[in-house]
Amino acid sequence: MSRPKLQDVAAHAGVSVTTVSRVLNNRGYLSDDIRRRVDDAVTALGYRPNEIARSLIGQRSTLVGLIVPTVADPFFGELATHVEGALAESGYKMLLCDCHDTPEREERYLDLLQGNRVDGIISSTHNRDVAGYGRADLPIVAIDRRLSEGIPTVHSDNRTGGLLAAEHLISRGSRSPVHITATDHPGNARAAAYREVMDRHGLEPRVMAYGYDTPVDRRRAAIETWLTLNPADGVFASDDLTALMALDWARKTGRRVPDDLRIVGYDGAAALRMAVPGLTTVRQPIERMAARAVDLLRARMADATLTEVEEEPLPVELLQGWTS
Amino acid sequence: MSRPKLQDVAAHAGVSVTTVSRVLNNRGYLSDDIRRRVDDAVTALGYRPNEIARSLIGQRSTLVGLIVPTVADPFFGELATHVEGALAESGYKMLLCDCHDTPEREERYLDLLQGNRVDGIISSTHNRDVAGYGRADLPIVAIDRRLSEGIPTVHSDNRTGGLLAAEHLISRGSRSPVHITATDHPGNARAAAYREVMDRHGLEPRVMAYGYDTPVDRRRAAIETWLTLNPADGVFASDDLTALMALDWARKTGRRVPDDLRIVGYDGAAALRMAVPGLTTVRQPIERMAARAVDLLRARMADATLTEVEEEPLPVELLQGWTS
DNA sequence: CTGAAAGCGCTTACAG
DNA sequence: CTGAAAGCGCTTACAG
Repeated sequence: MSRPKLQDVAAHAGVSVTTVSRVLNNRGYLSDDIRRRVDDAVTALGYRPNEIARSLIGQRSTLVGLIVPTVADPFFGELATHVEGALAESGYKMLLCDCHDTPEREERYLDLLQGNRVDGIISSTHNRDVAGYGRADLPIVAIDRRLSEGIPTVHSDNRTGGLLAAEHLISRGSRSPVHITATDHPGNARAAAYREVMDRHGLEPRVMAYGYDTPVDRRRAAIETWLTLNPADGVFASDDLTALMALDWARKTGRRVPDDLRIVGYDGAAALRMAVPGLTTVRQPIERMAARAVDLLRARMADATLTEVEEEPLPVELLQGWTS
Repeated sequence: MSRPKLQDVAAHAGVSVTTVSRVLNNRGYLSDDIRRRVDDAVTALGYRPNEIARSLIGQRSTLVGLIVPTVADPFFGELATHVEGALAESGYKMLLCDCHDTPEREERYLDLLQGNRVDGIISSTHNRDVAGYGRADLPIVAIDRRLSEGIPTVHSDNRTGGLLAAEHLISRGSRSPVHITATDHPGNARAAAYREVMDRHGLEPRVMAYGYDTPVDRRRAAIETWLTLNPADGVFASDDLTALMALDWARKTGRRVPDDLRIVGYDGAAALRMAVPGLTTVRQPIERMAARAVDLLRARMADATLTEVEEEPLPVELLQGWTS
């Protein structure tokens, strides 16, 4: 026999489907006898309610979509873990939409999620100008990115992170630290903070932007070329992987770290901290960001009229290792 | 107006719901005129079919559950990315079940997935003895782990990986390499291969097992203590993160790598290769493993009677860096 | 305290 | 070529 349904349980227990449904959902008054008979039938048949049917009736799927560039990146992997954990605690399941670092998929996923009637979406990608978000009429929360009017963004304190990193490099004796980042657009608070600190110290800011869509090996090559052609005694990278590229370049070219080159990364994902505990980095509170995003989303799923969008940034922290 | 449904489209186009459904699914003969009217109504209303209702009818959800220890681990993050990608290509969505490294959740997820009527499950966890898998009557594929009778397992060539690593260490001059692994049970093909090589060379095998459930900092402490008390001139770690712990210990205690201590890891996840390209490691074909798992699952979803379980192991590869 | 009936949003034989 | 009706597996007013 294939999967038993409510009807089978009802037949087995000798009651109506209504009654079985009531026992299952613990709704209304049921005699102990009935309750027991239904429970017995459920275990005898190995019955499990069809959540799809329930979703259709309840007009909610208890499903949330998470859109990320790729969970192969330790930062987003850690973010996904914590988003999933917070959702599970609240009784939600998570559909993982991994864009594989290609922007085109994002729009498609946005559509797919709505077709699947997810109750909400959490999105954290690099891509700008994905239209869909503005048109979607379901609760959405962004992490570290402005998606559209009216969509709240959870983020950590990028300005303070940038200030901490730049000041730290200078305090460790760097006089010509470079900032390496993906894109140097106006909204980049870390780059702005770096420039602010450099100005304050009367130093010349230099920002090297490699571009988000650059393949990893091309990024490495670009960074190595830049460092070779442009003397620098410090690197403030906007993510840990990039910082580690600089570290590897230093080893290959015989630079001493931190004496010749001080290196500071960004993010502080646990896996990378475990791999290279010596890297100085600015740690983002990834778990708190995930929890905050889920909280915000839950609030909006419960009350669609919520509109405040401004979020207090979450605190970051500089962790010093031997690279600086 | 809330989400439009088929009825609304039908009314807008002046046809029956049957006809709209036909146009949407491109089924049967439709006049061009009707087709156009329906298409117009769909765009005018911004209609998107409710996939939940479709699932209920079709008796398939096009949903697959992926169970992993945690995607915060770069190996499983990369695995999850590729599983998701392969599933998406075949029109499946993926529910991510992240066990957060705690075994109890696995059984619960197994239940939850069945309640949600996923079409299949791919599981890759460390836990042994999770009952549910044997009882579940839906297609399941395991990655790198025997789950239960009749469930096929995709794995890479652990024996060859172990042989490669051990032989490599010895060829690089190591005479007392230790194997560090999570658990040293009989089915551990990498440990067995290590012992085989050591025997062949007349060397004394030593296996240090730290236990899966050991918290990361305790693992690090245990490894450092072991290395400090037991002289070794080589380390073959069963995963890259553990290998990097040995590398960090060497740096802290002034050992030269590879002269005093040769280090070989295992897995070769891209993120970690990017972070520490110099680490010698045995690379598992993560993407191929994911693709194979999805292929196997699709075959079983299409034909539930499939039973062959033996899978040819996928090839591994030794990547040499400066740590050996 | 329990059941018959309607309905969630679709698809699919079956008629016409 | 198009439509009325039944049904996917549940829940929930509404009766009794």
